[in-house]
Amino acid sequence: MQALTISRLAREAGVNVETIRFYQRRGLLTEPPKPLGGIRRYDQTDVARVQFIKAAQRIGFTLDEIAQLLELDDGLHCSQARAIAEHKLEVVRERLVDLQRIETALAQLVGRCEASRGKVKCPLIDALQPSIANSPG
Amino acid sequence: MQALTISRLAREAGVNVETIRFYQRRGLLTEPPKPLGGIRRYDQTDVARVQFIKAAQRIGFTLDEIAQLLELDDGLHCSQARAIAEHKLEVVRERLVDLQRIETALAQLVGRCEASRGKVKCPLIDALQPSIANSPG
DNA sequence: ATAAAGTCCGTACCCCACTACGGAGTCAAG
DNA sequence: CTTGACTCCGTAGTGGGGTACGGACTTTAT
Repeated sequence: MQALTISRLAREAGVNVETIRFYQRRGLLTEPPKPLGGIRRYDQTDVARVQFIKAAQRIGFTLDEIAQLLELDDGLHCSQARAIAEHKLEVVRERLVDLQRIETALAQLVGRCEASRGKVKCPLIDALQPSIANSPG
Repeated sequence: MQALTISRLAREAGVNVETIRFYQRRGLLTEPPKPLGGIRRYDQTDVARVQFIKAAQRIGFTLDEIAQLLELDDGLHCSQARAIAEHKLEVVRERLVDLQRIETALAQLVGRCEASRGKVKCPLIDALQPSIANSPG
């Protein structure tokens, strides 16, 4: 348990101090107890937690959703946790599908771009259509 | 080319009218020419475009990024398009990895939760750590 | 001809996730 | 025991992505 100041915590997690404090207000991070007129100290688990928050955000979770995920991690009542987790899992899998479609479309675009210079009508927009039966134009 | 009003366009794309107008202001949609004191008309390609925007947003692209993607689709200079596409592809693949890690972690959590009721210290946070060599605690 | 519904366009407002600021307190070095 | 960097805490401001509103105009139905 190394003791980090808030600014070191922030630096190690790649955010700024204000963001740490903001997360504390939001309940995403608990403030460690303050030694009577002293300075709060943090450790590596806090760094991990902040990095988790940022990673979860990058893939599209809101702070409220992340709060839920973190509660799971904190070991809630198991049945509740499971229900939340299953719901998230569905959402995650849907996103995964979208993302894979985009990946395919982008990879194809790059490929075609290589093959045929000039006007490329790319498959990007098609890739994200919600399964409309597409008849050949 | 069916002729849709703005409100039908909005309904078919699953957004509201104000959002369409907002996208026009942002340059994500072009306003069709207005027949001299008349009403603008839209078609299915506009519906597709709006649906694309929403799908891309769900997986974490900003409107600015989406504007770039749409320019690709509109058939820009091929070399530029390719560069942008390749960059996006990298970003998408990183997100995909994060998302897959979360998926695994959530699935494991659900599984364990079934197996052992009680305090579950779940692998969620670990799943999103940026590859720190984790020694067994 | 007129009422109801819809369009057009500008401006104002809202929520989320920060980010900045400012004054008082704390700590570490000289 | 002062100086300078940092912490603490409250409150205010910012940028992204919309949403709401309101007055003038157009279209559709009767």
